Amino acid sequence: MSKSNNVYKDAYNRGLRLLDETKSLPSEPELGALLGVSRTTIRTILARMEETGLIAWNKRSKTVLRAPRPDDFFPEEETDTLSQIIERSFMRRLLAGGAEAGMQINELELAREIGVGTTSVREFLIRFSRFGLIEKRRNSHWVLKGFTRAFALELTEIREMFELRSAAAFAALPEDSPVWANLDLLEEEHRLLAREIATRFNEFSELDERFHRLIHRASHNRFIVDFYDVIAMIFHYHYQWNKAQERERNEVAVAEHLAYIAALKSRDLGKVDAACRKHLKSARHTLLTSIPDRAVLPQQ
Amino acid sequence: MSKSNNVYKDAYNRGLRLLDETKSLPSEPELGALLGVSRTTIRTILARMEETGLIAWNKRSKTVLRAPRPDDFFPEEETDTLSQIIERSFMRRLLAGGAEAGMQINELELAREIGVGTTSVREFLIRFSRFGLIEKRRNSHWVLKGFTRAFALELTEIREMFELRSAAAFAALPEDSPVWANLDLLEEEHRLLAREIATRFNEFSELDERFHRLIHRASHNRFIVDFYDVIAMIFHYHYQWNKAQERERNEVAVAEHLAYIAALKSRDLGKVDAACRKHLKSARHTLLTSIPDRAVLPQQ
DNA sequence: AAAATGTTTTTTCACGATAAAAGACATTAT
DNA sequence: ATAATGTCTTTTATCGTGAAAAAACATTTT
Repeated sequence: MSKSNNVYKDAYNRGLRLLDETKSLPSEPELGALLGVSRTTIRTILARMEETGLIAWNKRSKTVLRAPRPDDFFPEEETDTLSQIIERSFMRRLLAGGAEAGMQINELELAREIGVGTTSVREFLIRFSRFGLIEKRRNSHWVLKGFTRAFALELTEIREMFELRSAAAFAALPEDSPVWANLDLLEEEHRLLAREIATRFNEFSELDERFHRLIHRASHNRFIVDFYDVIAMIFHYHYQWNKAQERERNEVAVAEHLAYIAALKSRDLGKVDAACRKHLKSARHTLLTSIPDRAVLPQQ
Repeated sequence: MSKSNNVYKDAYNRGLRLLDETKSLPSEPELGALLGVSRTTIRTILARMEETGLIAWNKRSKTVLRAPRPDDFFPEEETDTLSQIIERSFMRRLLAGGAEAGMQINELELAREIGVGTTSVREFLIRFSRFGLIEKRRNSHWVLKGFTRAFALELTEIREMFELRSAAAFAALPEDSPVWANLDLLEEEHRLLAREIATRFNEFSELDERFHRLIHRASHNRFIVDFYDVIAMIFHYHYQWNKAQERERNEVAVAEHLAYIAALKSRDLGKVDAACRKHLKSARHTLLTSIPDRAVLPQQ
């Protein structure tokens, strides 16, 4: 098995949802653009849709014959990227405890355990190394630095530096910049969420990421924008394992975001700075409280 | 050819230099620690030294029989890591012009051109991507973002943010911290270099890196420390292709460093900030003047 | 018994090979 | 003649494999 066809399966599943909406599908290039895959993959998808009697396909005509049934979809787990699979396994191990700082990481063992080739694990570890949680010893193993309090503090230090700067840049953006419309939309989504927070509180993390990414983009600095990947990754897993007072925390965060948005709209740099600081402070606090306060090994 | 033995060859060459100094070599573990390789490699080295009549080897006794001749050494180019080879080739292409922003990077083509496997090229590109010069399109090619003025400005923006913070942290370090001794040593080296700048100006870049790394380490933040890798990489190649007024530039930089060091020693945060800003400003200027002022593609 | 040497096992690094996916080129339909 | 479809080529993603290097274990020496 040299390469899984998850790209095809995922695009196929997304393609099935299109069938509900129309009586016939658009051209192959158009479908490709819609689903974000090449024509080659589109044709494989169409071939299967024809085979399973979902559509009648003859050259340009792609007539929908029936609505997709649940069993037409490929199982969710078959649509994941290998690197997603590896990341999840790796993070599970990391957060499952027993992952002490200083521990060695064994590529071969990881690969065997996850059931993938070593190359994929190696590539994952190289990509993952920029998050600052692991480090390579040349010609030898990787070392786990540990998800420690020190890590969280270093991470938030940079985050605060970057976001304060980005927020200031954002507020200074000209009236006619399209970001203001984006901000208005996000504000509306925040208001909606605030109203239904009791039931939809778990939708916050996705909104949170979109909001902060919009702000960081105002910095027009690739290093700042890219650094948000580190934050997003950490918070993604953080949200998964720290469910304590999730509703309350998110409710507070939504309110802080709204204040932050209002400050941005006021273009008053003092207000922006204050609102940003306030929100980042509580974000840091939330993160820190979720970290087991184990002994922190001194970094060498 | 599945793996070159460059680790062995490099360690062997370094091992030869030890022969000049003593009449007999230390134990295998000791040699391993000295050369930074495993015992396995040490034994391979000793075996060859015995074979070529450099030493007589019998268990613990490793008597030096003769001094190494130039032809005992492995050729320099055989001691390079694969990733070093790839990096050099890649940077040569990048700087040789014709590397316009937006250009596609082809793994297979690169691998063929350099004469290595695709895996190594892929891994290099993944590692290299954190420098912000290339970007991956999922399931497709890499895109060159270009060594543009925008890149240099984004890089220096972060550098300045990080270094100002690190310098302040440095100045606030307690009297008994070992970094002050390190700083004294570096100061001495700067003075020596300043005195002989006419002939030794090309030794500055190495000193420059050590000095700035010492300062960045005071931040105690892995993201700041790691970011210096980006700066070091860029300046490394920058020094290689921009030889205009090298002597003058380095002379100025040494003077600025000495002022910067004096400011740090004064522990006066205002002075530190001023000296740091002054130096960073001229470093940025030097970098910017060396970049061809081509049209800068807007980053999407 | 501590530290070295000798031997064996495991892991990392790098390659070539192969299926999936993208991309390029040729042909046909509007 | 433009845009789609049909076909062929190239590139990417991933694996298994094997040599280099590290690491672990066993034995000997001081």
